[in-house]
Amino acid sequence: MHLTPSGCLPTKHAAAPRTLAVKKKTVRVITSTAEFARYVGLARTTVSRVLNGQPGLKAKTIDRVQRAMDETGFTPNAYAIRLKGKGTATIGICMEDLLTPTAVKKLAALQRVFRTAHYTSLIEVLEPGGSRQLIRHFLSMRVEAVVFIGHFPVEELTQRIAELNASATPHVVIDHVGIPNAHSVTLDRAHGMVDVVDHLVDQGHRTFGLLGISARLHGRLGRMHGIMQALEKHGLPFAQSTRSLDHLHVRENDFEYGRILAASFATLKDRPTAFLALNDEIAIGAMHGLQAAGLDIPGDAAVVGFNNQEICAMTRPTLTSIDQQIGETIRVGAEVLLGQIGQPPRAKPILRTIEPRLIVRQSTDPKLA
Amino acid sequence: MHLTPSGCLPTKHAAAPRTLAVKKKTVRVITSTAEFARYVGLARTTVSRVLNGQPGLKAKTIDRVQRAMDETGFTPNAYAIRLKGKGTATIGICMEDLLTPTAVKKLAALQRVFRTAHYTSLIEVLEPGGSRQLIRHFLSMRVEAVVFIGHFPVEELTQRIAELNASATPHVVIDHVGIPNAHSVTLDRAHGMVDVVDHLVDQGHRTFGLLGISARLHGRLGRMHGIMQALEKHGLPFAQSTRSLDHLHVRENDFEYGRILAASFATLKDRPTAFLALNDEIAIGAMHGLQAAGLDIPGDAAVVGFNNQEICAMTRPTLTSIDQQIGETIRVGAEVLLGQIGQPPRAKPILRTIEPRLIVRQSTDPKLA
DNA sequence: GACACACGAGGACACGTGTCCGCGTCAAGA
DNA sequence: TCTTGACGCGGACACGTGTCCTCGTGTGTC
Repeated sequence: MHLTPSGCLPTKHAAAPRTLAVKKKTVRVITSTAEFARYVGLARTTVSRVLNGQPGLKAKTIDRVQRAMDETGFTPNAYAIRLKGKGTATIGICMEDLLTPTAVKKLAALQRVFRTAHYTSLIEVLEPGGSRQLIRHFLSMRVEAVVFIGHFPVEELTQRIAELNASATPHVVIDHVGIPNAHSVTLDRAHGMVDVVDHLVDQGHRTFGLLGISARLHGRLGRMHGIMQALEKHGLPFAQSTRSLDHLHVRENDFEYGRILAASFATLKDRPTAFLALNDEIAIGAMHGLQAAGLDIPGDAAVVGFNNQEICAMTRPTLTSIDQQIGETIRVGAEVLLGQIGQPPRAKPILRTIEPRLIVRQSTDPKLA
Repeated sequence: MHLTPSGCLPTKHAAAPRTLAVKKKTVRVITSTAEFARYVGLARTTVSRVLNGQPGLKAKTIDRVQRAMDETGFTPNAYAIRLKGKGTATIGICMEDLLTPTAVKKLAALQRVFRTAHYTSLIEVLEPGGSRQLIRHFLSMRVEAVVFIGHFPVEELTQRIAELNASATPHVVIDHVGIPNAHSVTLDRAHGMVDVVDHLVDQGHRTFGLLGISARLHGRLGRMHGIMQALEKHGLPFAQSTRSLDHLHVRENDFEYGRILAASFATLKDRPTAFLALNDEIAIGAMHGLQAAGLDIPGDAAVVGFNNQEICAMTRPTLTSIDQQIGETIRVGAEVLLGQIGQPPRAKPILRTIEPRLIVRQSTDPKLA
């Protein structure tokens, strides 16, 4: 073989080589080890052994290959490698969307964990109704496990989990309610609400406005369960102590929803003195609504958010909120997931719960103002 | 071939089939078209033709395959398909991180565009110093193009762009400064600052505090250039009209940085009446700092942020800010990128600029309060 | 009953890789 | 000069797929 290192290499089929002209110079893009080996002047098998770090090779040979790789920018075809090899070292991450800050935070943390465990993350966003196709895509890419982050239609997700189980692909569902047969890590929202109510009762509050907290039963770990449990503990009857005006308005933009709900509450004679919001955005909107009605926070009304996002420290007054403990959630989630890989499938679903943490700020505590 | 549809299919090598026990029942995971074809009772080639929608097949046959796919959950191996086929229909997206909200917004928008164009996004986060390895990974996965979102070391990125060009892989760099030879879409920050200064001068302001806006020269599109240009237009000498205290504090948490910078400014006798912040977080911190010093916003001091994030509407007062026009940025970016695919490489880099938009709110306009 | 035709079977090759194995070559040491 | 390693060569097979081709078989029609 006589090769000119300056390019213009012969190919098996002389016709139609993949070339491209850059300023009169013809640059070949090497696409296979065979072609590359010809460039280096070694046998394909020898090059392959260098690339895979096999023993019994002279340092000079290894160096020669290394140098040629830098020169040509040759990269072995991952698809061929994965086709031949056993595992793909890939984990599929199915996201509801990339716009929910807390979900993206989980994604970021998870991606970091997988990376340090030498797994590649295959991140996909689920289009409505496309879950079946998405999971098929994951399986087609032979992912070694799948993570679900966000909220999905229960029935659809249940079906997907079944399919994953059928193909012996491990999975974990992060913080989703109502998927009984799935391995999952769930935030104990009930516990969080107990902490909130305890704190507010301690501050002298006896009546509570609920902002966007739906009465839908989310089971033992749901918010409602926690609120009821805590009120009962303090001897406060639920029906008399709580009030919701959710039915009066439509939830589109959370901030605006919170503002207008608060405005409605402000007109009530027997207005609650404390407000529990579904999330931080609604809570902040509510603060604006209450303040616009001339009420002082926390003097006239206390407000509590949920998620403890960065914004909570940026409002006036700063917002008491509940921290999801995302770091811990992801740590446990990864543990559950990686623990399944290479193991026989479990008959019973793994269920782990995470305890949230109440972060008290000015919106509920006058002493902090 | 005599097959029992209930499972337990024969394999080429009878030894060590990949099985898993689920409640006494043995479930086989079908991993190849050949195996699947045997299950269906058709030839492998026939199944392949069904899967690829080739003509000349009886409806009954197609249905038989479809049914069997639902039963077994069989998915063809994407790696084998990609190995054989021409293109991978994959685009690599290189992110600085997944924690910067504006960057993630761009990612989300880009992913949507690619999806509708039938491209799969391969999202990866760049670890410091790992850019070389990351691009090799992309090339190994035979991506058809690469997008960079975020801020990267200039020299490193320049090198990567060169490598991509060498392998004839299209690219686009979203909103990055100082990469002269890269195809890029850049926000015209200068233009944005001109709008801001015009607006503030219009409101009667003549002195400006700069919060975190570095004097590093970012060229014609940089913030500083715009500020100087606008001041000159209004006959205001830059040195006398602007003031920066960035050197007094260390920037760690943006909110806190803004707060403490504002606190320092508040002690000055000849305090500026308007403040321009590097981003919304710093601006909000500054508002807190100024308010804590007893100053009224916008009465005693005006504050302007950058990015126009959702938070801007949630502060008191609401924050005037500059919108990056992310939708437009991504639209143009995708256009630049997809336009390169399948075309011969360009000699000259494509440079597109995006005009930001000033969003005026209460923090600079007393009439809106 | 003979013929045409539609459809599926199955062999073959290619894609780019990892890996095994027998063989040739070259240099060092006896 | 002969022996002995060390090391690289190159053929072979496998991975799972798409696609082309030839051949057989079944079905329907006259």
